[in-house]
Amino acid sequence: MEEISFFERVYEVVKLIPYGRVTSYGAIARYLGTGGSARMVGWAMNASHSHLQSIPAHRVVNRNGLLTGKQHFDGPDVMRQLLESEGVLFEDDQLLNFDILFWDPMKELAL
DNA sequence: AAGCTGACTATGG
DNA sequence: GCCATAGCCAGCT
Repeated sequence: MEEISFFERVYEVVKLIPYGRVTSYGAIARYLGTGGSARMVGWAMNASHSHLQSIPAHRVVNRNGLLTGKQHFDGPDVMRQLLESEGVLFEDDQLLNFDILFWDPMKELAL
């Protein structure tokens, strides 16, 4: 009985991302078992507006640590600002220390 | 109901 | 190392 949609599963994972850490769309997709459908994760973020709670979508970046989804926030720099406020450093839109900050749900949650 | 869309990723040239 | 192509699949029109 799946009363929750795919989107809501994405939200659950995104909400579990620790402060100051990031993950990728593909990582979430794999954790949810949808394999290569990383697009759906991003698509879920796009629909996160319909979710009642606030989703820390700024902690989800693409596999390069690039802020590809920034245009979907209130402003083109909101996503970077949010992450910087969490102590994350950038070089333009490229996230620094991405390999260190990366939080893999499959690795962190699947115990 | 059938087709388009997309905040991705991997691969090949 | 950059550009083009293809696979992916759930939601929206």
